[in-house]
Amino acid sequence: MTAKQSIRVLLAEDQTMLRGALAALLELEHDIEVVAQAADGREAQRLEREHHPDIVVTDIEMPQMTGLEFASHLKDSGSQARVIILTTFARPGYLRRALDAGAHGYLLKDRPASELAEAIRRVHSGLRAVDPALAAEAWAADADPLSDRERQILQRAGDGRSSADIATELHLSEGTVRNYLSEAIAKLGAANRTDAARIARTRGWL
Amino acid sequence: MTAKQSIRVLLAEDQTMLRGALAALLELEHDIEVVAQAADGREAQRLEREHHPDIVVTDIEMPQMTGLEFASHLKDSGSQARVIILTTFARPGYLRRALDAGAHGYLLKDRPASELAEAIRRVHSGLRAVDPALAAEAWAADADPLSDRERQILQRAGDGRSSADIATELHLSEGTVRNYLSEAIAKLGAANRTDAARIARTRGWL
DNA sequence: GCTACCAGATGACAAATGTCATAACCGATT
DNA sequence: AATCGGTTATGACATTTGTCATCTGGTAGC
Repeated sequence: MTAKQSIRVLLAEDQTMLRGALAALLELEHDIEVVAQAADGREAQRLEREHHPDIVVTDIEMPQMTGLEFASHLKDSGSQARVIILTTFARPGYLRRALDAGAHGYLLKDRPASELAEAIRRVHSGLRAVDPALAAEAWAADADPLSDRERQILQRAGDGRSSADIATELHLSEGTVRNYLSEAIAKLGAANRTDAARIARTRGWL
Repeated sequence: MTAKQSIRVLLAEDQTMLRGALAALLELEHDIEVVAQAADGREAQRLEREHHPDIVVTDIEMPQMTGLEFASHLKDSGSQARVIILTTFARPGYLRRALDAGAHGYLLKDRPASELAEAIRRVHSGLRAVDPALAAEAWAADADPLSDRERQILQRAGDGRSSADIATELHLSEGTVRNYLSEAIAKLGAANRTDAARIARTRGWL
């Protein structure tokens, strides 16, 4: 029997009520301790450096920085923390990017709350915790054809920003922005930038 | 046994993890008892008739039947249950419709979990529980400025369809479609059609 | 009747968007 | 050394989008 050491968890989720409820629930587990809670990606990054948790549980769609970017930065920084992605979206593209970003778990918010504690224990013991149905679907799905730049620009275009506007923000020429959008439209078989953004979103590439 | 009678609650929310976590959290309150849980509107309706709860806590966007429709039917059926709407969306249009449907509470998922128990007690004691910031916004909020045609066309434009495409579908000339879009863009203070669609969506006008 | 106000259309124009060819630079792979 | 993919840039061009003034036919109100 090992000494009773709690698993130290950082919880990053922008919806306050869900975050609070999950934290309270995890605290009921005697072998799990929620050491910090973050409402956005940047705060999560700061708190990880401060608390050095064993496990990070993070949503994908958050303000400031997505959970996927956060996971990616964590990997690059050589952090010990293992990441579990917790999201609404059963999009194969998200799962693939999550695994590329070094995530050890991928759990859907559609699953029972009890599975979260279970996944935390699995990942802490060195195993993976990926939704089996989703893993199968991800195998059949085609890969994300977009480069980082294309994705970054398509995101902004999908929000209704003009080419000139995006160019200024990213310190690019307007022509370059148009080139990237033209490429993305062609790759996705879309009719225009708005259509391309819509397609990319439904596939989990944005 | 204490003299106090528990408040009997029905919880309707389609996201399993949030539903489970909230139920667990409410069970910790000694004066609240979750007597049933529903994953969609129709199930909620069935369980309400079966358990006769004091309070119904319901999401808006659910399969089968929305929380607003559910609340409306409850009112018509002469049920004793009082309704608290629990939703992600701070859309004035939703709040207004919720109050029209006879809801006694309107709470955002962005608020701390502790407020839910508090709201349940308030509503059970005959008071209302409406997010104050949202109530103010709803009062100040201007009405939907879009005509039916404008909304119809803006919907399609927001999905990435071209003016010519939309014109064909609606049996209009392309110029007319562009005129309507121009009007909508001006009314919403948007930069272009995509921006206009985004704005209209966030306001609940689309 | 007259009037006002729709929805829809037209034409003209400016601005934004999409396409394509071409070219330079860089780092990684072969 | 040669090649490839990703990034950035420019210029030219066609198409689409956004704006505005103006026109028509219908319908509802006085």
